[in-house]
Amino acid sequence: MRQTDLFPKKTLREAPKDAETVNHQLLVRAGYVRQLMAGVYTYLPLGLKVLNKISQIVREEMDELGGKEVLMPLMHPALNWKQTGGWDHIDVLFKVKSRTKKDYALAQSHEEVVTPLAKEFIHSYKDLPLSIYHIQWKFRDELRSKSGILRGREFLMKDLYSWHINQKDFDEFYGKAKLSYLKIFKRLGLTAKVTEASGGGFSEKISYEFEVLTDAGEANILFCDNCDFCVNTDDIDKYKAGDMCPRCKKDNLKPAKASEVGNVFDLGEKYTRAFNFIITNDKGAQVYPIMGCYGIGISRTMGVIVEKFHDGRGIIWPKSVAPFDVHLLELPGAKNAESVYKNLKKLGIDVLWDDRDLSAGEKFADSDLIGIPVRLVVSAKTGDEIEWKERDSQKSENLSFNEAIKKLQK
RNA sequence: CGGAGUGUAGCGCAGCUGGUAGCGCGCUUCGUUUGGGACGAAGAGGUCCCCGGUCCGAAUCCGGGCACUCCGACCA
Repeated sequence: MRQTDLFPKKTLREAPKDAETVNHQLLVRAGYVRQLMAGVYTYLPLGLKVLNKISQIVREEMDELGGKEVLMPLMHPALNWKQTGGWDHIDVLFKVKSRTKKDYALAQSHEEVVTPLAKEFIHSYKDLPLSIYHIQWKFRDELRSKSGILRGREFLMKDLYSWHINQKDFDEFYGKAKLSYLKIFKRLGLTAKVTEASGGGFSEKISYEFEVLTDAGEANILFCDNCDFCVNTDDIDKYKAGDMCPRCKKDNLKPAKASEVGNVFDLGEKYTRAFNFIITNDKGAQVYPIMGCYGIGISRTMGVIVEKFHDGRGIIWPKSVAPFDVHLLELPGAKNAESVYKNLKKLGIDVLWDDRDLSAGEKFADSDLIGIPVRLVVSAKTGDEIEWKERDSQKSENLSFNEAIKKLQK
């Protein structure tokens, strides 16, 4: 699209002083988000594009896993939350009262909605296994939200839920879900560590968190460089830094700060019991299905990516989640800007064309700030050629249009 | 919720021993520029977070709120 059609058209040279973390500063300056209040953000067109790109990658992998996509409500009747005890025990649950004095909860998670939903359709072991997911906002009444979009009171999350006839079938799916998660984070350009953690209020069993190393994160982990062992020390305190890795016994555990971008829980029969969700097994007996839940923080992941990939000039998006494939800068004297733009579009390349009447310096600065992976410059200097430069590289080269296309399609 | 800090133009800030507000960037107009956030000239833009008090007079002093940021607690 033309940058003169982008909202907003301009970036900020300085970040608002309340923005202290890198993701907050860069996302606001470059025009991806605006803060409405502590922990609550508006996603502007660029930010929404990134959110949608991340969502789409997650969606593809969830579909691959066999998940059925739905969209569940944000506002829930209090009854569902009273049925599981969450109404009284979950401190972060936002509660609202209608003018007729009825109680409602804002979606803090969706077990209370999805379990009765699944119960309506699953009556026999023949209906299992089943997994349902959606990508939807969550509300949590945190005492203190912080760190830009890393910890909001309102945030976008993918949550998948699965039901199984027995523990063996669950365990099999659980393993596949973990692999799917690793694939997702890899596609997003991140390295996530599968981390042992407590089940929280969900479960007595151990759960697994997917942690990305970053000082902006809140989790304290210990990990092994030799194998993939990793543990959340906020939850589990039987290890300490320097201990020999309990898995490979070849290296010492190292401490690090990390951000939890995903998690998977074995919920057992907790929710199926709470909703009296009983089915018939192959012996004709009445049993509770085994349930699991699997979350990925979409908006938090966007923040983590910015924390991991930036430099002094701005964001450096991985190709898979960048708001555009190419940033075409038109400098004074360029004759081929419009034809390059149109031809790129014709080939299905998503290009942001900086057609604004600004100095070269401002365009370069904005381009670095916004962080699109490939920058193409056309100017009086380049003539019929195009200057190619990648955001994460210092080098640039002049190419013909066809050479540039070839390079893009790689 | 405990501790610390900050609220003045769109953004960043100065003014705070009381006398009705200023700087940089941005914005508008004109001109000159044009490969790393250009230059000159002329302009526009303000409930000084809110409420109350003291005073002839409050951005400034006093009291009470609210909001945001950071540390902590919390984050089924």
